[in-house]
Amino acid sequence: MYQPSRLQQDLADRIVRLVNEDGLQVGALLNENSLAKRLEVSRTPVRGALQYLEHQGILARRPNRGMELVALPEQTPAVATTDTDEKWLVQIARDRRKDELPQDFSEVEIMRRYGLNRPTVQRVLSRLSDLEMVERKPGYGWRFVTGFRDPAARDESYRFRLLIEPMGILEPTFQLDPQWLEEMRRRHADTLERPWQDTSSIAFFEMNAAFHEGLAAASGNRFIHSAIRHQNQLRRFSQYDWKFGFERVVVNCREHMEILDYLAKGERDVASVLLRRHLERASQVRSRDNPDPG
Amino acid sequence: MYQPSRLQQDLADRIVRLVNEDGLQVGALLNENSLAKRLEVSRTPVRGALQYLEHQGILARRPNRGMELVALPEQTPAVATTDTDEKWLVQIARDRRKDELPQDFSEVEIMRRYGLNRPTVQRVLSRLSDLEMVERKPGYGWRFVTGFRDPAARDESYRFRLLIEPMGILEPTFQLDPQWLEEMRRRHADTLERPWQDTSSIAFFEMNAAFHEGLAAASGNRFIHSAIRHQNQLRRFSQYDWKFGFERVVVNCREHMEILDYLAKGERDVASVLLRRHLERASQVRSRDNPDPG
DNA sequence: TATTGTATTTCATCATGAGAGAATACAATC
DNA sequence: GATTGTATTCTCTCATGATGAAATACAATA
Repeated sequence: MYQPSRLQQDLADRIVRLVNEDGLQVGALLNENSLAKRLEVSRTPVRGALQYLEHQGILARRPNRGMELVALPEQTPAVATTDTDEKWLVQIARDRRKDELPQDFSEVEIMRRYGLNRPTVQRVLSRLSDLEMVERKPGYGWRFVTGFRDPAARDESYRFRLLIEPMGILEPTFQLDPQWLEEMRRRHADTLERPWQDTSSIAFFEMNAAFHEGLAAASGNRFIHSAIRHQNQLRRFSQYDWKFGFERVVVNCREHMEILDYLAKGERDVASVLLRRHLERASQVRSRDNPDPG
Repeated sequence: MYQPSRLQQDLADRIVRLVNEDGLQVGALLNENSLAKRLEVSRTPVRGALQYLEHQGILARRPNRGMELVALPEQTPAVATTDTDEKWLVQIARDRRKDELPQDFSEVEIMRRYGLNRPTVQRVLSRLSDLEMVERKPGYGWRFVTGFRDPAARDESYRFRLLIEPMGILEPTFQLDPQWLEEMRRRHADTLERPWQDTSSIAFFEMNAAFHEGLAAASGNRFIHSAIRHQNQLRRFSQYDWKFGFERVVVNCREHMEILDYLAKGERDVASVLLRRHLERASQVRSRDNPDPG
């Protein structure tokens, strides 16, 4: 079967989004050149993406005239991370937590164990070492940083976020995108309404992460934003497996929504205080089943 | 001539340090096994390092008994960074600032321009992208992040540090190593006494960086420490070339030493306020010749 | 028995080349 | 003249093998 490259799939998704945003109707012709320019790539992968959409019956080729929109595509749901390495980061962190990986290890061990090629392993290890989860041994080999999974790290993480997140809201450059705010409210409301399943924990985590990262981004300070992204990435490793009780989910969403309400009213000082309280409270929840929401 | 590997050189340095710390005297025998264990490597590179020290006339081989210390080695001065990639990071950042590199570029361009092999370029670009200085374009190629060198980034950096550094001193886990404190005082005093040359700016920067990083490390919070290391690394790129007037150096050192004095007395609250003031003041110094001390 | 000496195995890096696919240039068509 | 169609060039990723060096095992020696 026909298989588009990763880039082409990404572009196809983005083209669908553009079609929706531009409000194009059936019968419209898509222009390769302008798409290529908007997407910041050359025409070649755009052609591939269009061909892919043609396979899906969304577009039809009009020889020498371009691609015609023959069906309105539905928005693909929140884009699953297109980053295949990410999966291995999570996997390796999990296996280490379960003590299935030794503290010291070599690249080839990882290659063999997970069936990866060397470049992939090197990329993954390099990212893990940026996160200070692993480090090179002086000679050959790598080792997991001692204490990357101890409880102290958790406390330090919360204390770090307590310094940054509430203050980020008070930055003079703070500016919140109203669209983002509405989207966030909707996602939180959805979470509260939908029947809760234990398997939702990844989605719940990602919503949480998006909430905190969005606020950090709105601060207008790239370093605040970057620090919170970093924290989210670390938390992602330890939390994907966790199960949250629904009660905790409810409390969490309510607190988030309250903060969003005050931000909508422009009362940033209140929002900042509530965010601080929210983090403090989350840092204290530690029962085995609800180890770390927030 | 005989050329030890990088690891062997490192180990030789560390062995010299151990000899000094242990207070070994001429005639002592060095044990390969225990050295290997202390240095966390196998015996092989330790042998290489010992051989290297033998070449320097510090050790002498006693067949089947080991290496005997025949001369007390002098401590090597503050170890120059053993990281060869680092040099290229700085170089590339500088060339971009001078507009000698285009915003968009490919790996091969870098390989050709600097005469590097591909793995090196990939490592360097990967590190630059962790620092959010460059990013991959969607198709082939890389580009410098717009605004990585604009003045806004500088302001954001100071505001970020203002959130973190003064609070770090107040963390309940804060604990300062008295040895570090003395060492810092000495370095600052030295800087004030020595005749000032424009070429000292790298040494001055590194002393500054060590000061701020040391305080962050003392906070006992790994994320605070890591964030400040990150900031130092970014600042390193833009500041290695800068010339500081001596007046600014004097003010800077005095402010640092005052902070150290209060920390020595255990008055962390005062130190924290002074540090905040110090950062605020530094963020306002912007004349062309003193663009960014602090 | 502990330590050094020696040999073997394993590891990671780099060089090289092939292949997939993106960028680019030019021809064809409306 | 603008846009699509087609061919060519360039870039990056991956697989493979060679090399240098670290890890490991075992022998020799005090």
